[in-house]
Amino acid sequence: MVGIDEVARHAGVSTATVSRALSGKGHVSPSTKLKVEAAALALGYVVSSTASSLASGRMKNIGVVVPFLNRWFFSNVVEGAQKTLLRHGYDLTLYNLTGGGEERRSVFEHFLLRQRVDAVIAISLELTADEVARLHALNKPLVGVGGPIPGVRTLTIDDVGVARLATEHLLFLGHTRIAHLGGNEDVDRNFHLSTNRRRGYESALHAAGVPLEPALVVACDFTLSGGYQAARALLDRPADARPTAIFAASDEMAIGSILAARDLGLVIPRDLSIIGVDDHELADFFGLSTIAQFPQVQGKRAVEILMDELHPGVHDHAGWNTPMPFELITRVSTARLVS
Amino acid sequence: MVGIDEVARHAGVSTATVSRALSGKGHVSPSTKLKVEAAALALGYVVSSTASSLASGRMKNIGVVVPFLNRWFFSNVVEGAQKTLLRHGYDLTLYNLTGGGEERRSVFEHFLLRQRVDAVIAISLELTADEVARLHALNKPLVGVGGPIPGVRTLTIDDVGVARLATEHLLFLGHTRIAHLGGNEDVDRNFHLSTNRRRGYESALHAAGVPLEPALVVACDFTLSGGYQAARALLDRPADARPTAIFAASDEMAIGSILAARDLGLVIPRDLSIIGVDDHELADFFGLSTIAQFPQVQGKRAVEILMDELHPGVHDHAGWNTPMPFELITRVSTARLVS
DNA sequence: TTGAAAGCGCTAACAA
DNA sequence: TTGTTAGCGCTTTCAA
Repeated sequence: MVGIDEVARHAGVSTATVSRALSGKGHVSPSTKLKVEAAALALGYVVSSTASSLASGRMKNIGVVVPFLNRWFFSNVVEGAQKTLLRHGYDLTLYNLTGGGEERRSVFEHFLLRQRVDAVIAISLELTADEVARLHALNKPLVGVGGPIPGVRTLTIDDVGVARLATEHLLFLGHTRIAHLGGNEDVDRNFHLSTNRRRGYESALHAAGVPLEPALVVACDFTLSGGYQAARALLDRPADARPTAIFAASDEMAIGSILAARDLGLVIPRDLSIIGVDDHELADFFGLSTIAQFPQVQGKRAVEILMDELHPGVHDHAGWNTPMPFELITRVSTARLVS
Repeated sequence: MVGIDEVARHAGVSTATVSRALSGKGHVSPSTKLKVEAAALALGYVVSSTASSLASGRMKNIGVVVPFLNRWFFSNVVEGAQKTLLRHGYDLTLYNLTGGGEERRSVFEHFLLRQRVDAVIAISLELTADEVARLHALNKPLVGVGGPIPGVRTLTIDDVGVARLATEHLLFLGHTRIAHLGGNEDVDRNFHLSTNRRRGYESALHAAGVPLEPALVVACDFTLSGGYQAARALLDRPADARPTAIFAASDEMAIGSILAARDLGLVIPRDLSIIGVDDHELADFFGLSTIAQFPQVQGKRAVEILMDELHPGVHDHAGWNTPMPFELITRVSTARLVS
């Protein structure tokens, strides 16, 4: 293991100068900087991150806390965050907070707090006030993605707006019997996501003067299977008692609906228009119209915010406070109502 | 930040004893151990991982290198590894090696080698001989998951065996016109996975005395869409020219085949049996028979191997050299051939 | 079984 | 702009 003093000797300078030259902090003359870099390269020197961290207090490491990894949204946020961190010279340490209670406390105590991370990104995870307070006390920046954490800056799309946009798209196409598949309040621990999307749906209907039909609002799992079952029940009735369109709160549910409609002999979009939310990778295959959100961008943005906080005035991610983007993507699952 | 000396004072012992008591290494009398633990708890002491690492040379951190994260297999392996590492008191640092060339070198130089990890798990990633050699030179244990890396212990299911089992299942049901959807050699950079599965298919046919029909072996993307297109082309012909069964090398492809068959008006399993590989989360919904593999178990096993190597004789994961398990799961997509 | 003390390899005052 | 030097907080010989 070649150390800093070896490089210093090789370059004919002090270790301090090597440190400054290689880290970019502090003033070093261009010529010595070159010498040092050459020496480091020649010797194959790389700083010991532990020694550096111990001396400086910086870990160059961000903790990312997720409830799951094997879901479209989470893995994409993580991927976006990882790529961005790499560019900033940071590592990403992953913590799975699937289990509750003890496991969760353990993660907090022995990992996050063990000075292993400079900051934390919490993805769709409701941190307790205590957990937030402890991070705060340790002066660890924290940013949430995918759902509001009380008292913490959180990146999320405007769920109400997303739902309104989707519903407006259907209204615009002439639909008025529009069903909504979403979570119920019970399942709404995911940050009122489902509640907000239902609200957006209701608000769009209301604005259009379309009366809300409670029977057309169905709670179900946010999965393909959940969407299938809900849609199947909703659609298995005579044409005049059926909705002409469905707004599903996620693409997976929407795809489930498509499959249910097919099984009932309905043709999309002739007999039924369907729109989802996400722009999941399967959406394209199924020709699903959807409101795209961009989880990789959300992960990236979260990192940029933290970098701003960790290195004030260095990176200029001006406007990071902008809301997260979303966008209507029309494919072939929605069409003008003919009647 | 409460440090070790504060705990030492509180417990009336030396810092050395605190270190020993808390780490479990070295002999400490039960009574002092209790005292120390009480003091640490009372003060809310947690070791500084950097100081500990610098002094001991151990990072308590494993690097996991993946090509993607948003794919069923990868995210599940990572999740399995993470949970297991947590239990061993280790962190998991995630490296995405999506990009090639420069980005890849950068990861290796500045992250993996910067003494940040004690060992590396490479998931379905072909490391170059040079990369392997450098890790070896640094004495970093390395284990692969999901595909053989030359000269490195790698956990993987027996792809030939898996394919043979799937094919035998179809043969057992009386099928002889069995098509195979898999990768072609071009796409076979994923460790001959597709080649091996094709070989298993061929070997099962051969053993059953069923002649191989090259026209029934179709190369395609390992995706739902790839499977759909391939199956569509394969099935769009008169019944007597059609295969009666398909063995797809992945569940996603198999599900694509199911959808293609449906679109062509075929009824599964009456007109066509389909079997996949993986036991992907969607397999159940589609009633897909499959050969299940267990990526979480593979991640877990990889960690156990590394722990054995890092702490010889401490953990007894006897038999970690056993092959990775797989298992036939019959659902409703396969049935006896009636003719 | 315990304590004293010498590092681990680097960074950041401070001084020159 | 560069060098000197005192830590960063812990682990681990070595000695008792």
